[in-house]
Amino acid sequence: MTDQDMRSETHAAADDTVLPAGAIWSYCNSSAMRRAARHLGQLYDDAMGDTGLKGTQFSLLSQIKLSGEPTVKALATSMVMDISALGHTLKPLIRDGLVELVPSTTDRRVKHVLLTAEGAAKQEELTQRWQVAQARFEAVFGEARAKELRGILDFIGSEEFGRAYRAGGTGDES
Amino acid sequence: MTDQDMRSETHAAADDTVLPAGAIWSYCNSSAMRRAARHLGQLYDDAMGDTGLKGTQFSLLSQIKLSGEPTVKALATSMVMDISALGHTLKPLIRDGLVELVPSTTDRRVKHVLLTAEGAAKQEELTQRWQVAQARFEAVFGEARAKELRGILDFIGSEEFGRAYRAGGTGDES
DNA sequence: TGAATTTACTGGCATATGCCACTAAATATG
DNA sequence: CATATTTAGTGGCATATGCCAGTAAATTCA
Repeated sequence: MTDQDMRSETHAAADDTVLPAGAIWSYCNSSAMRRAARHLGQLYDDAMGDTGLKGTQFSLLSQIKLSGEPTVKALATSMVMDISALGHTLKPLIRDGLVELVPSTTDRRVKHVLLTAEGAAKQEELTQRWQVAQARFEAVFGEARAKELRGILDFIGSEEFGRAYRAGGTGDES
Repeated sequence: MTDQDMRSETHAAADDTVLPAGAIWSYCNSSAMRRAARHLGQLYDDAMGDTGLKGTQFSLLSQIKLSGEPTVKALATSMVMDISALGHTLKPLIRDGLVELVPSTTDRRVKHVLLTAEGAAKQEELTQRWQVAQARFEAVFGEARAKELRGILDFIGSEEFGRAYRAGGTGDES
C-alpha cells in the first residue's frame, strides 16, 4: 500500500481557483486548527484511560469548577460554544450524576451549572491523568513554547479576535 | 508548575457573567486548541454562506482534490481522522452527489474517493468564499504569523509528533 | 495450500457541536 | 400597565468524530 499515498499529478487542473499543491491544512488556518485539534484530542483522550470520560468532558468539568457556578449561558460563552450545544454536551454528565443544573432564584430563566461531589471527585481524578498528557505534550513541544501557543489560541478564541475579524475585510460590519 | 497566572481580564462581555479565576484553556493545550478550533470553525463556516456546506466539508472536498483519488484509508490518515469517522462524514457528500466511492480494481477491499463534476464545481465555489475568511483572518493575525502558526499546527497534527509524544513522558516503550 | 492474521471498509452507538423553532421569563416601550 | 422585544434554556435535526464489532479480501505462515 504505497502507491496511493499522496498523489500530486492527477487533475492537471485547468481551473484557476486551484489551490497551491500540498494539503489543505498547509494553507487553510481553520483546517489546520481542526486537524491539530483532532490529533491532540486523541492524545489527551487516551490519557483519560478507563475513566469513562473524554478530554472534552474533562475541559467542561474543569471549567465549571474554575468558574464557580456559572450559568449555562456564561459557560457557553466562555467555552465559545453554542448554548444549545453546551446543553446537549452537559446531558450525559447530568445523567451520570457529575453535574447538576440549578435554577437561579433571582432570574427564573437562568440555570447554574455545578459539580456534584462525585463530579468534583471525577474532575480531580481526571486532572491526574491530564497531567500525564500535558507533560508529554510539553516534553515534545516545549513548556515555554506551549505557553506561548496557548496564548495565541486563547486570542483566536477570544471575542476580541472575533470582533477584529468581523470588522476586518470590507471594513463595514454590524 | 502550578502557576495560576494568565488571563489578564477575561473578555467579560457586558453582563455580569464574569468568570472569576483562570480558565481551563489557559492551562490545557488540548482545551485551548479545541476552543480556538470552534471559534475559527464558526468564522469560516459563516464564510461558506448559503452554499449549504460547512468548512469541514470544504476541507474534505479540497483535500480530495489535492490528493487526486485517495483511498478512504489514505484520506483518513492524512486528515488525522478515524477511518469510520471519515466514512460517516463522506455520506452526506455522497448523498448529495459531490463525492463518489469507487472500488479499486486491484484490491477489492479498497475504495477510492473522488469528486464528481458537481463536487469539483462546488469546491471551486467554496474556495472563493474561503478566501474571504482566510483574508480576514490574516488581516487580523498577520499573514506571516498565520503561515508560522499553520506550520506549528501541521507539526502537532503530524505522525512525527504523535510518535514523539508516545515515546516521551516516562521515556520507555517506543 | 489452508488456517491465522492483517487490512479496508461498513454499520451501530455515543458524544461533540451548530442551527432553528419554541417556551418562559425578564425588560424595554409607549 | 399592556405589549413588543430581548434573553436563557430546551428539543429536534444534521453533521463531526470516535470506538467497537462484523465482513470481506489480501497477506503471512505453518
